Amino acid sequence: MSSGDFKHDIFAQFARVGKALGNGNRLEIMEFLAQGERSVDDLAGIAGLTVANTSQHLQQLRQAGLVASRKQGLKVYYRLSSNEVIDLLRSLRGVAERHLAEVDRLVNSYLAVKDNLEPVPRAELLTRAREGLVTVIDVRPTEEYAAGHVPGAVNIPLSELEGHLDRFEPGQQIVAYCRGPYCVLAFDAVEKLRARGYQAWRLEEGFPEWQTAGLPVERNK
Amino acid sequence: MSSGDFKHDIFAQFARVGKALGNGNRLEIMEFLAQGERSVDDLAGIAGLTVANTSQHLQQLRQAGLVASRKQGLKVYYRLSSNEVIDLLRSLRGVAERHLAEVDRLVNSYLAVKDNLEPVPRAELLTRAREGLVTVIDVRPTEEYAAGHVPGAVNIPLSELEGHLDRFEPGQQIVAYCRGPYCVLAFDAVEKLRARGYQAWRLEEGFPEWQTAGLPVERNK
DNA sequence: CTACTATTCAAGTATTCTATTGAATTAAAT
DNA sequence: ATTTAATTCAATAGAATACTTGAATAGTAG
Repeated sequence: MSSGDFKHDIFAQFARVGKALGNGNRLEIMEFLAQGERSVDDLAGIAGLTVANTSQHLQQLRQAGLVASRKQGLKVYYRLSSNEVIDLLRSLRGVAERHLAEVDRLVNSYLAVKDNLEPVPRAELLTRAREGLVTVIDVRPTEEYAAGHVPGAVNIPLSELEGHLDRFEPGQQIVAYCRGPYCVLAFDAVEKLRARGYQAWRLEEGFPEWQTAGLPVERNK
Repeated sequence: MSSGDFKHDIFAQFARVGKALGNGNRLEIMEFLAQGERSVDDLAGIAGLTVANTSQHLQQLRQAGLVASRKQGLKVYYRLSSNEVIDLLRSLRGVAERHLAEVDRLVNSYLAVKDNLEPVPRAELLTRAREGLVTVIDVRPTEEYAAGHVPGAVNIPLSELEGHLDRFEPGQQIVAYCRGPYCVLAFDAVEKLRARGYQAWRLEEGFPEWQTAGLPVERNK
């Protein structure tokens, strides 16, 4: 057997994983799976796809070794097959961010006030939170918060933010986070809070990255 | 702009990078570019593709931000656009290695057979190197060597091996290593060296395994 | 057993991708 | 100016992919 055959075959295997990464809907699905298990139905709703289509995407991801599933009752729950997959997705984002001007353009145009939205690095958040300087809010839905969150963070889903503004002192410093660097929940929260006169920032990246960085995680009992 | 549009667009951008990773020939091309700049013609020869086809693949890679190029005289030299790309490729390999049974099967059935030519176990290499019995060469690109290598190993990237054959005494014992069990650099080096009459072997596995086995590592200052 | 739900499978269509071919650029050499 | 070499562009056929639709399967509840 020649080394040419071997190389051809082995690169074809690696390309299976690459192919699975080559579709925006699949990447979005994995973004949600980075937060924990989801049923096919959940994912279809979140991603705005039909259930059959979502199921097909999930099977492609499984064949590429990116996700795994378990069946419980009527539902099939999918998850990322390991934390290595989160690293892979982060690398992909990193390269895209660094080398694709189009990504910058999109991020800048979505939030014209990007300069003011300077994200807070993870390390800095830990320090500032310990000193009691900031309030950390988790703007993801309650179920996601319950499955794991930054220690000390208060859960205020974006949809309920307006109704909970009285929890904050005027001028208070607030840091919001959600699912990841391109999760728009925290962006929107920061915008709303600033419109009300609070000092608000977005945590660099989101909870999945926080977790895989080995930082402490708190769970609801 | 709605946040749905934003998400759709941003994931579509990430998918551009994923798509570029979804072809074995492109991955093979990038593997060679990891060793340094190459012209289109070189790459076509190495990958066994036509020049026109190789050029098209390279343009896809460039549009995905994975490679960059410079023109000098008649030739266009391509390179990986940054070290982040190497990380991305490593992650991809890692996920494939860990989750795709097919990769294991290929490695075991193809490489293991050729490896009957006495691979040198790690422990044995240490002993023999201390006794001055063998010369150890690291055939990875210079940057990877600089980031960490087997103590005493000489860096001779595979691409430069032909030009450095005068460093070896006739009949000298040489052990080559590179990135891992299916990295073909060391294998090709051994083939070349044997063709020239040297006693050459491949180190069992590669540098990452050496490092994670807790064996000593040397770094450039 | 029957009805119901969640998911998967299978088939069809429009779209995109791969690799080939030959022509068109671009830069250097004569 | 003409020739040559390296690369890119353009057109093409055949393969693969994405999404839709409707049917099939497996588990649950009444």
